Amino acid sequence: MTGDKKQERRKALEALTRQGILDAAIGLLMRDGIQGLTMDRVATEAGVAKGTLYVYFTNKEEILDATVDASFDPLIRELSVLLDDDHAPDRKLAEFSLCHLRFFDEHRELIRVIFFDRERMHSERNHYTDSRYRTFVQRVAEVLDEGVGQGLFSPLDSMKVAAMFVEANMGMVMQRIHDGISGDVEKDARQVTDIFMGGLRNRK
Amino acid sequence: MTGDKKQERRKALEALTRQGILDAAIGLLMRDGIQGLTMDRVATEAGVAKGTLYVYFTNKEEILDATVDASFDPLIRELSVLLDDDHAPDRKLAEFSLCHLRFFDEHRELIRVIFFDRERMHSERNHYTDSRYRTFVQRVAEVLDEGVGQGLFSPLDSMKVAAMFVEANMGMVMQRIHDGISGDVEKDARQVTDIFMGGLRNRK
Amino acid sequence: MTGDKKQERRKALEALTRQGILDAAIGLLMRDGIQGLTMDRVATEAGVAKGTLYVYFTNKEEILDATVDASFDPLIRELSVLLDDDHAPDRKLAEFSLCHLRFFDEHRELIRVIFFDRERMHSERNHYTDSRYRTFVQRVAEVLDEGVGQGLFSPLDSMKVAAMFVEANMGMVMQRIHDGISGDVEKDARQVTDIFMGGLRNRK
Amino acid sequence: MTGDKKQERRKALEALTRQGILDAAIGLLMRDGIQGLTMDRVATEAGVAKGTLYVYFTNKEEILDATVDASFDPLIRELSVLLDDDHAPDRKLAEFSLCHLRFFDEHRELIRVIFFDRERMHSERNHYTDSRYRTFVQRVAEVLDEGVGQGLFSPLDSMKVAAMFVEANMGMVMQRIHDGISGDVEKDARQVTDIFMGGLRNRK
DNA sequence: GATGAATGAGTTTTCATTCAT
DNA sequence: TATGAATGAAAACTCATTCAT
Repeated sequence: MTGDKKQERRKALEALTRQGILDAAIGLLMRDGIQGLTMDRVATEAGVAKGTLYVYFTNKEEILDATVDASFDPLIRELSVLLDDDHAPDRKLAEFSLCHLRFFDEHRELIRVIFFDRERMHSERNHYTDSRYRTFVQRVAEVLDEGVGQGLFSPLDSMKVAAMFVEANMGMVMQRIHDGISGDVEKDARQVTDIFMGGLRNRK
Repeated sequence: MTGDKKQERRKALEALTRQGILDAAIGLLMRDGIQGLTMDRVATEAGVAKGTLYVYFTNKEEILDATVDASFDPLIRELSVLLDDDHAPDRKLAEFSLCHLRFFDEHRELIRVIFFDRERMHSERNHYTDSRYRTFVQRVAEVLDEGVGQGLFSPLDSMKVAAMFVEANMGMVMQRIHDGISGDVEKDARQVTDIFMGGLRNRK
Repeated sequence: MTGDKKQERRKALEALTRQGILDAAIGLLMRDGIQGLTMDRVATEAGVAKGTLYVYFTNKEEILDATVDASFDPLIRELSVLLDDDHAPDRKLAEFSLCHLRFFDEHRELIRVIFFDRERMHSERNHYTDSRYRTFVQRVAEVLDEGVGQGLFSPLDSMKVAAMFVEANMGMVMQRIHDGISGDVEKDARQVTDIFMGGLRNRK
Repeated sequence: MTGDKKQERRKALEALTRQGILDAAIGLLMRDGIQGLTMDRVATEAGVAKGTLYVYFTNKEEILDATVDASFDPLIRELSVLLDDDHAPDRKLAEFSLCHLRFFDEHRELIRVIFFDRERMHSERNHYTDSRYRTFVQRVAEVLDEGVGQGLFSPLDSMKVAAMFVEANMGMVMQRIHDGISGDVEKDARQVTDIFMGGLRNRK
């Protein structure tokens, strides 16, 4: 079983290097923005040679993708779990808001990444970040449709309202960051949800 | 008085060159994004020498600032007029939405400029683009406060809701762009406003 | 005698690996040219680790040498046999042409290898490919001398004429390749030989 | 007329820089071969900054093309004049040989460039060097056809024989270089021509 | 003020080779 | 012997900026 162990250890070491590169890239992206993320600096920061970067990633693009991916993975997961739950639609949206706000309270540097990514998103190539964002809007839209089906919300163009909702949350995030994240998260999250709930409610 | 006239003409010519450079930069930014905006291309597009750019602007940064500024000037003006009017708060917000959506229907390329600018906004320097954005949120907040004062809306944290509103409009813009700007603008603008009006309405 | 057997088997295996590496290199050189021949690809193609290449060869140079060598081995052998035969000199030359043309009809990619190799040939080091080429010219020269001795050809500087003859064949090869190898091989070979025979013939 | 003079001088200076770069590249190509021709070295050798190279040439490819072009320009011109003359076909071919041999006697380093270029020639792209070579074969072919028309030569596939003739000359060049350019040029040129003349002569 | 040739630091990428396991 | 992760020197190319005219 020595072969197995060896391979295991090797795999682990590999993963470590890869993660180290990614961590360096994340740190750099957060600290200095997209302009500050050069291969040279990533290598230095990660403590490896420049060439090593190309052993683990095909090119800068791939590092960037992986970096953005890794940065948002926790949020993505949390939101996914949350939307998959079988709570009522309005509660899901409320939790969505809270989750969102909390995440950016703790990772306010990521705001920059998001907007940088959006800039790329609308360029010629179809980054999967785009698709991830769309997937999100899509899932929120499903929750909205569910709400409509249950007679909770009045009929609506779910995709458009979903996009609005997601963006409105971002607006709140930005406002909080601007204010120095002073306010109560729960309150602010409720603010977002209340408006949407109030605006969407079926008042037949 | 020939000196005066000469100077006048010179001033006019200078202004013209400056505007030409800016126009070139705007065109480039819209067409090719931030990556496509090089001093070389701006000069070529503007029909001046590279060195001339440095006669009118200290560096690239300054050109970029002025470019973003000039790009959104029409929207800014229109929204300013609109918010300064003495219509009812809810009508103002409705018009704000419509104006927003219409502007980006016709200048969808500017979306890219916005996000690029936001990326910069949160970098070390405090770009006045940022302040312009804040001014906007501020004015929307005032309209909201006005609405609260008139008993139209329930009490709210006006700055935060204003940020949400502005962003929600951007969300709708993005969704429209994604859909190929197929839908009815008026309807989509109403969608945004309805939700916020519904959500904000005072239901004492 | 187990030790002997073991060693034997090891030798055989080693030779196999070595040949596998060479085959991979040949394939790569033919398919992608000299630029496409990287140690990485050779290793991948050969199904061994990069490090293994350095077990069998000291460096890339050595692999290249061996590769070129192996590529032309079949032609070399055939031509050798042919020139060693005891046919008349003119017939030998005729067969030489035919053999040449036929080989490149079937291995037209090797033309590239030849020219790549010639470029190297005149570099500081004396590649033995060079010496092989020279050997060839040398043997053709012997055939010519034989012809002169038999009163078949007029006196001539055999080495120089031999070089011309070899190159003239290459010229025909290139022309054929350029034309898409359309024409009759036998006829083209005859063309070459006829001119040389006509030009060399003793017309006392 | 100051503007004119200024522009004139500027143009002259530009041409000078360009030529300086080309000269550096030619020197490098001859001395160190294709592998030794790096942008860095060309810049150093030419006494300009690396960036300057890209002011005058789009990329390395272009420098290489221009370099090869410039290297062979004298030979090309001479051969063109010669083939355009109204001498008899056989004399033209004789002069062609002599011209060829003499050129490479004085520029033996260029042999390397030729073979390097052929390696490129047969790569995917159609370099104009290729077309230049073909043009040459074409013109020799015309001379051959002329000879056939005058009853001087027996009927022949002129393109193929032309290619052979051109290459045979190269063979002689290489043999001379190998021998240290010891022999009499005129004699060697005659050797080439004699064989072809003898081989092509119409013996009806 | 206007020009545009020249710069050179900085960027991404490649790849032969080494060496610990 | 065989491996393959890591290296780092070297390559091509970019572009904001300067400065002599």
